[in-house]
Amino acid sequence: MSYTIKDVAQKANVSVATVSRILNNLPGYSEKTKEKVLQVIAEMGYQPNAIARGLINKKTKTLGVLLPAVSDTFASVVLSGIEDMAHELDYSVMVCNTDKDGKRTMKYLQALREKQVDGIVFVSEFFKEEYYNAIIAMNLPVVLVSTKSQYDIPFIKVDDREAVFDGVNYLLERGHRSIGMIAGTKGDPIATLPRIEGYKRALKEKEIPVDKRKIAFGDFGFESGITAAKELLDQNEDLTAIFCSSDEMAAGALSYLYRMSIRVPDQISIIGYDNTKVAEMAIPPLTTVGQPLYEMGKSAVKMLLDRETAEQKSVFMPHHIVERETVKVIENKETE
Amino acid sequence: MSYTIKDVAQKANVSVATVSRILNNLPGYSEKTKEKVLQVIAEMGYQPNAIARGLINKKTKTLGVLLPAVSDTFASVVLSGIEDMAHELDYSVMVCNTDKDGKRTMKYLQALREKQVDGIVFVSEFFKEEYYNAIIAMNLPVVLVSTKSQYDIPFIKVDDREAVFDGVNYLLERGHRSIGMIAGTKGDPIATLPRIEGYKRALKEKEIPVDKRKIAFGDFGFESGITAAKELLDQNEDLTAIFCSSDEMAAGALSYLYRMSIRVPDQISIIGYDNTKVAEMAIPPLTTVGQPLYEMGKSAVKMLLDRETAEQKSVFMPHHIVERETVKVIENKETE
DNA sequence: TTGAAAGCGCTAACAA
DNA sequence: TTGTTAGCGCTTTCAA
Repeated sequence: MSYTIKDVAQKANVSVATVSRILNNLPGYSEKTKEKVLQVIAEMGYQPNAIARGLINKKTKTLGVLLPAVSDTFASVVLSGIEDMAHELDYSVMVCNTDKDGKRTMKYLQALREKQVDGIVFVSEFFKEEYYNAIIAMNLPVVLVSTKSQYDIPFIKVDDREAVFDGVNYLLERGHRSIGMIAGTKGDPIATLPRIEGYKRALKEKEIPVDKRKIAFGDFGFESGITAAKELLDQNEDLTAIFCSSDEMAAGALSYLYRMSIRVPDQISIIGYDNTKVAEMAIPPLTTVGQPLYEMGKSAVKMLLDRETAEQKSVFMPHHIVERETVKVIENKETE
Repeated sequence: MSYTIKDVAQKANVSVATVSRILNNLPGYSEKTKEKVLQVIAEMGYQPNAIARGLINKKTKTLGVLLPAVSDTFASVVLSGIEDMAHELDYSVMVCNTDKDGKRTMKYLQALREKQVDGIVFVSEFFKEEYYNAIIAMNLPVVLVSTKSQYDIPFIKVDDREAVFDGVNYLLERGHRSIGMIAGTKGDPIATLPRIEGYKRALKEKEIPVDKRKIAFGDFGFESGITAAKELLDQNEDLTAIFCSSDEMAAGALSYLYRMSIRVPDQISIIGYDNTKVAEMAIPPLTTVGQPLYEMGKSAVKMLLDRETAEQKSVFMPHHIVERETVKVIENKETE
């Protein structure tokens, strides 16, 4: 058993109220008693019990974070930003691996509520109606990162449509005319549909017809990148570049091309999305559309904690193209 | 404001004690009142306050995890195992990014204590004396994962010496005689020294002299793998293989070799350590000494929570070589 | 400047 | 089978 505030009060010959005041920097004691109490505290190694505090304050100084998988390269960087900012502001974070499982997510939401977290950040997943209802019921601030919802919940994300538009345009500007796309999960209204729109719009602006066979779907993971790359290459003989909706899928594509002895970027150019560590480590180093993942995590926490004062609104974060070595410039534009 | 147990009791016309009993599956009420109360609870959407509970039980059903960085490929898989097992056992986990910073670690230790976590798992870092003292003072169960200490604290890890021995031996068996090593942080008594010993022992058993110039040091990260690979290649003309002390460093080596147009495994064989996702995604796919990272995380939680009953002892987890495509068999053993 | 005491939401001993 | 009540460790009136 640890010491309690009572023990400290006794030993210092003051009341618990006084100790509490000193602990919380409230006015109401002489410099002398303060010194005395502080000394006793140091001697005993007393640490206040945050649970007891939380019961009164109705604040636990802890946040809940829900994400599809902590070991996900993408989510873990966001988490890292969340964690850093939380630490800066003296908050702790509880991580919840939803595994993309609705039932598991609901269980976590309940646990977070029971444990009285002060806010929730929800990363990169589709935000279901039942989550919304649960969160409304708990009356807690929430912010969405890298996803959004039909409800009035603030989010922080990149403008996917614009980001992909820019990425495809980057390819276009370098002379590519036959560009494939490895998109995300089919039908995903957050991370797939808008990106496909961005892709289409970029082509249309250059008056290049959109060809369905040039779009393959994956699930953002490495393996699916391999499969999708194969599909694309089998169906299109003239492809000079592929836009991939995640760095991991790009890595998968790279892997497939390596196996097929197709040289990147000489024969095929590849561009990824996210700018995670896998882009850096890829061979060759992957050119990609970067999202400020770490910053997004940080901002989410700031926004969450600000919400108690000023009502915050959603924000779109800037994306930018990180040039590395997987995109080649095609010179002979005459063929067009 | 949410409802409290009192509200439920009032509305159901029973005492709070009865509601509490029902909530905790304790004996002492009729089936009829149970039904009634359960119905009222459902109607109100009442959720117990875990903070109030924790104050009495002295159990918060939450664990603290300290790790160097959540975005680390290695640590995040361990975290994932921890999280899954914790969830299975109805615990929550608080993550603490120590950033390898002693001061930050101490701050976290204090926060975890104040928040009354039921146990701590400490991942993959050097366990300093001050941490030990702090933890002793809090009187909390701790388990170390992928690290160990001079103190009597249970750990879960792979036997590094054996693992590296096996890895180097794997190379030896395939005819390699001039093998370089990219080791971890110089002087690290946990993850570097024993591994170098394993490397040396393997060579000695084959009566191959150990050459200092064949050992380079890194920091387990990608960039350092690049630098170390360059160093090794510059200093040794005859190298046919490199053992790397992490997959990330192996990826760095791969990257350097690619840039130098040295073919893997035709000209140089590479073997990594950890078997993280980067090994899978490498080009070519990386042969590596695998650690059961996810399982280690799971076991750590099990061990931590068992400690309240049976006193658990440290365990060495099995390692195994994952064969992929970066090691070539050298036929002409005559040259030896 | 200080202390006594109520109470946060809950559990558990004791009584009925 | 049920209720009353005393705390858990702390903050916060209110009174001195």
